[in-house]
This record gives sequence, C-alpha cells and structure tokens, in this order.
Amino acid sequence: MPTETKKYTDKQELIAKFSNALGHPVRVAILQQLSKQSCCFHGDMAEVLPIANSTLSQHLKVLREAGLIQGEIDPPKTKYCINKENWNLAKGLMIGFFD
Amino acid sequence: MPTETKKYTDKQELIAKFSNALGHPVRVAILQQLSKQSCCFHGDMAEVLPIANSTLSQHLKVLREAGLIQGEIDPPKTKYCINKENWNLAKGLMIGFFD
DNA sequence: ATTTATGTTCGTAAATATACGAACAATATT
DNA sequence: AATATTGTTCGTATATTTACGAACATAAAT
Repeated sequence: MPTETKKYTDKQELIAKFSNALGHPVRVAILQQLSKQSCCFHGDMAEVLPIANSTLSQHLKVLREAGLIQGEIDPPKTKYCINKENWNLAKGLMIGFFD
Repeated sequence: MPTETKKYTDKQELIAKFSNALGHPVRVAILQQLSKQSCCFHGDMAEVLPIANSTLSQHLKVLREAGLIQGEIDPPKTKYCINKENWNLAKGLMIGFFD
C-alpha cells in the first residue's frame, strides 16, 4: 500500500503534462503541422523549423513521451503522427479546464 | 526595422506561453480554484497546497506574468483573481489549437 | 513604538530544459 | 564492401525551473 500522499489529482497531473508538452513554440508548430496533415516525416519538419536536427529529435521525444505523437521508422525515414487517442484526451481536458 | 527574423508566429508563442503557465500541477490547481470562485486570497490557497508560502508566491508570479491572473493587495492580505480577458484568449487559442 | 499577520523577495541548491555538433545506427544504393 | 541518406543518441554548455527558509515589507492592532 502506498504510504506516499499524492499531492495532486490525476487530472491535474495530466493537464500539466500535456500543457508542458505545448510549452515551447517549436512543439506547438510541430503539432500544428501534424494535426493539419495527420502525419509527416522528420525531414519535412526539419526543413521548415529553425533548429538543428538533433534538437528536433529532442522535441519530438518530449511530444512522444507526453503521448501526443507517435513515430514509426520507415527506414531511412521516420514518420510521426498525432496520437489521436491522447490528442482527444488532451483536448477534452483542456476544454474542461477552461470551462 | 527589425533585422531579426521571427522564428515563430505570435499565435504559436502565445499558445506556448499560456501552456507553459499550465505546465505545473500546482498551477493547474491554483487556476481551478480561482476559476471556480473567481477570486481568492493567497492564504486560502496556501492552506490547501502542499508547498511553502514562498514557493506559492513564485507560482502566482508565473501565472501573473503569463497574464492568466491578477493580484491586488488588500493589506495584509493579497487577493488573486482570474484575468478574464486573457483567460478567454487562452481558452480560444487552445480550443482552436485542438481543432 | 512594539508586536502581529500576511505575503513577497532574496539567496541558494538541485533538477530539468534547451541547444548544438560529433559520433553512431540502420538501411538502401553503388 | 563502400558510400550515401536519414535520424537518433551522446557529450556538453548554458539557462531556466522548482523548492525551501531567512529576511524583509506593509499595515493593523496593541
């Protein structure tokens, strides 16, 4: 049994987690692009975004770990897509949050 | 004239800024409380939240600087309220973002 | 003029985030 | 087998975030 007292509700933690993922403009840009066309390749994004390739990988990892996107390797390219289930979860939480 | 190229759109920067403010569960909790009852005192929040008083001040400052709340001193207490204009702006941006 | 109540600011420590290039991995092509 | 293409991971530097207690500020009450 957990002796640790939870400090925040699951919902609060989730809202914070998703919001955190949206907390950098380049990640907002990435998600806008992905949600517009559902999927796209790392390389396509790298051409447009003002950051190094390795930095893009890091941001994609943040979004992946927050559950908002998922990647699949299609060598030598990598295709990233919105994770629709979590996207909708986030959408619902944010709408609920703002009333 | 600005020689600096803007890297992101104003909308992307705004979404990131507001999201960033929501990126910590205690700030989510604070905003939930404030949006439920419109205003409340620092002390009332401090009683409920699992952080030191000084830490609460810091988080309130983050929310204030993001424009989501505003504080007014009513000595010796400080009353914080939702900044409705920016709250609605954020709401619209987030809803638009998630389609 | 002290003391009390309520928050804020300061100093500081530890953790996390952001950025880049170099090195690496995996596959396709030559 | 060697090369080229595409991304990821590693190493690293710098900046920001988060947290706390101590010190400070302000006004009311004694």
